[in-house]
Amino acid sequence: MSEPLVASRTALDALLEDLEACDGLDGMRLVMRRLRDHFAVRHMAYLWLDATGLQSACDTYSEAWRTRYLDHLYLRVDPVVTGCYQRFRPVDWKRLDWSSRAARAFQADALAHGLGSQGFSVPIHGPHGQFALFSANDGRDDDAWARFSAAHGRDLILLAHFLHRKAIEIEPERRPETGQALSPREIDAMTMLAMGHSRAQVASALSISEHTLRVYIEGARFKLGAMNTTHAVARAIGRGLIVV
Amino acid sequence: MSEPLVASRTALDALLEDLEACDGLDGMRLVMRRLRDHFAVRHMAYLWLDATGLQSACDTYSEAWRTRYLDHLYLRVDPVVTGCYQRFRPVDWKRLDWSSRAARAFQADALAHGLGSQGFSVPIHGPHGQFALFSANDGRDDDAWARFSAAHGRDLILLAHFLHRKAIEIEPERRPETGQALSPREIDAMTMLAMGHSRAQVASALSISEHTLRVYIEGARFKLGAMNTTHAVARAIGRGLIVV
DNA sequence: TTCCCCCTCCCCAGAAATGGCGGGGCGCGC
DNA sequence: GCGCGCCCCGCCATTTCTGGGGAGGGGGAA
Repeated sequence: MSEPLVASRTALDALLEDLEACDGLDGMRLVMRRLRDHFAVRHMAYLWLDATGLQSACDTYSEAWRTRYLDHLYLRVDPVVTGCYQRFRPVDWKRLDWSSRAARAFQADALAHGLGSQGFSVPIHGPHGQFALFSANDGRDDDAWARFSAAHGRDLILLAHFLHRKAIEIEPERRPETGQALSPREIDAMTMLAMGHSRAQVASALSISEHTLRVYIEGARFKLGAMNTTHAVARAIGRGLIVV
Repeated sequence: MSEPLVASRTALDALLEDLEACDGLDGMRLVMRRLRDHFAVRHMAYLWLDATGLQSACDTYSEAWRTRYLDHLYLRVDPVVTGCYQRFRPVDWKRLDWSSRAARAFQADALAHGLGSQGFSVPIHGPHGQFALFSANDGRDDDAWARFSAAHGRDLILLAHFLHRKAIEIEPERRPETGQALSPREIDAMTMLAMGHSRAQVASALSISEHTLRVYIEGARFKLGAMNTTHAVARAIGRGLIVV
């Protein structure tokens, strides 16, 4: 069989240790090239996404494809991105929805820029809705690709975890800000507001006057440095003070 | 040395395959006990959390501790839960914040119910703000526990991934969070509202009339099944549709 | 082409949230 | 004892949001 054998425990260990020890984005890029060679695929990519777009990236794609991807806003089109966003399990690109016209145009463009038709992507979800993707890409046929996925799927999951860990370490401004803790009643209030209840409903559910409830809401707003109730709830969720 | 050796690739494989093949929550519980025996620790637990509390659980704790945990609302107190919620990396329980009075009382109660003082937890984040925890607990001393973590940390990460995958499969009613996507303008609106701006501010920032903005907010409210703006923002964050 | 969704704009009136003022009691730590 | 944070309650006026109508242009998908 022409595919590499199942990675030995020590080979994977060595890669993970290099990844943990490497320095900055440049170090990650170096490791990424080593990963590509180790797994003998055409491309490997780690992309950290964001509401505003690409937050940080580390891949073996050509510069031409990278700029084209950004210029054409392919982030909003690429079925790999849109498909993985709501998914937990890793996925083979064949199983995604390529039916829309934009997706097919994107696919043709990708092939024209040196990508292979096969792909395997691991979604990475973090706290505060963080989302990243780790993908392997190659041109081999369906059977060979299925064997590749079966052999290396678990290694890729582990690598995805450590890649994102490294990316978080590199972007310290993304780390959660420590805030003042809310009182139990304030947490109750924020939680019920986040569930969609009005102040009157929350007050009656907590068996307190609506004015008392206001005191809690204002207290939480102040502690969270929020402009209004919606802002306070958003911050409370974002800081993990309440769970939705 | 008294700790088990690094799990061989095939032993871990066997456990993962059993996990993938097992059936329902009972099957998971069986696998959990096998994991406990395999790693030779006192307890192992997988907890899937939720706004309303515990969504599904699978652990080797005593029934007494389980009910006590729920009755005393320890979910809101347990530093393992609150600490892991904002975290991506696995964490040793010693590194969490046990300084509050409630946390110390909780710790004493846990020890009294047969838990060991050492623990290692892997946070699991999924799409739509899903959050779960996979923990190992034991009573050995600091050095032995450090060796355990170093030897098995990666296996536990992989196991956490597959446990959550199984849990998602078992709870299909969790998925029909009919992930209706928001339009770009709706995302803009929700994002800016979550940042604390008033409708007037958002409208002027987006250079649209306040009435148009209202259409977006109402559209988002409808798609998210939300009662009001605050609810809609909370859901949008919870489902990972916007980033805070 | 037709349909559907997205984007944009407008009016009105009622409901809800906010800002500011006041009051009281309980338990904890310095 | 004193201060502080937490818990609870009242009334005022103002701002903001919400719910019901209405309109038109544009672009992608079947």
